[in-house]
Amino acid sequence: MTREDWADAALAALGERGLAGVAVEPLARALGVTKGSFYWHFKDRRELVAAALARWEELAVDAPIAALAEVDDPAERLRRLVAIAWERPEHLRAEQALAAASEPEVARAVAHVTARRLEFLVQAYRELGEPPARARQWAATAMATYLGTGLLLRAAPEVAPTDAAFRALVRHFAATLLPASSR
Amino acid sequence: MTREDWADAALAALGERGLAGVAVEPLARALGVTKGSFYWHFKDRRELVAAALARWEELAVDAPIAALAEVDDPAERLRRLVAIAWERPEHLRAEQALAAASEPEVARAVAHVTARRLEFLVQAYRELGEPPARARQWAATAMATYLGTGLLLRAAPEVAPTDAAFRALVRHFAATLLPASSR
DNA sequence: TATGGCACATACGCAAGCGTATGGAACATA
DNA sequence: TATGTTCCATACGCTTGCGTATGTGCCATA
Repeated sequence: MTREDWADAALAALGERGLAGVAVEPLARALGVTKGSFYWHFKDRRELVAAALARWEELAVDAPIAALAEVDDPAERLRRLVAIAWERPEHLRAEQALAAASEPEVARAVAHVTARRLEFLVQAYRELGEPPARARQWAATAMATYLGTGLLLRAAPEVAPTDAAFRALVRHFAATLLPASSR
Repeated sequence: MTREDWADAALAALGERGLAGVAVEPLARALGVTKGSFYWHFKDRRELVAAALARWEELAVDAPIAALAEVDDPAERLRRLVAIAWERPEHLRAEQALAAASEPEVARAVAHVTARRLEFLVQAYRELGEPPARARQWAATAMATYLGTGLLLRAAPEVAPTDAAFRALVRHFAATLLPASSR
């Protein structure tokens, strides 16, 4: 039982039961240990949440940005980003639990992640020739669509009943998220 | 102190502190009364959440649909819907708290509301001449964008620093959410 | 001016989660 | 074989919120 085991379990619980579900004693039961283990690896619950947030930023921001760093064509970069972002729908679940959280520390982490993502998007849209203000609008639209998809799939799974339907929907996203001049 | 006062306070708390913030004793303190008042008007906390959800459906679904019932042109109906939906950003806050909730009863209510909204959207896109599958994709895109805007404004308020910028962003939404053939 | 009900307040027991304090098994080290 | 460290279990007190039971002021009605 390592510190990383706890952080991963916390991130999973976050996606399934929300931030309130990241509770020491229930997690301990699920992992088959007691609180004694937890308080050996962590100072308190805040530290666990912080570790889960750090893990999330790695998986959700650092990895994708690194994977797309060497794609020169901005339109192709955006298309691949769409593909990566919607690749595993289960990853979307932790997203909204975090984005909807009202705890100040979580909000700070979410704001940081969002700022990095928006920066990446604005850069791509600018390379497509969009002026700054419009590039920011396109970036905001893309972010909103992405974040909202997690909420939508939770509320209405029937909008993408099959894998094929989901992929078709993502293609539709990709089409609406590129300026007409760049398709 | 009426039942409606409690339901409104619950809905407000939902937007500010999430579903976990809809707690009887803190609400009572905020309202300047005690639990005695609450348990006079309600059986238990579940009933309060149900009342808040019902209030939400009225404000967020029944009212807009009624207001748009007599707009014959579907493109104009969608444009007005965008204007109404993003009219008061503070209303967006309760949205994602609800949509991200993991409680089954809340999920059911959210699913019901989402289904009604999607039905309304699909109908409009079909009237625009889109075939069924594409109409559903457009509807899903519009819903995702709407839901995601709440999350985005919370995570990155700087994407719409002024009222003018926010209105410009909403105009951008309206443009991307209409098929090119219907602009 | 008694009397019922209405709309609360007060006081209780209970469960769940947090954090701490301490005990103990297993293993390495000397 | 003693000793120390690691990793976890157990047991405790504390807080917060839920739901219930009961007390109480007030107002209408007769």
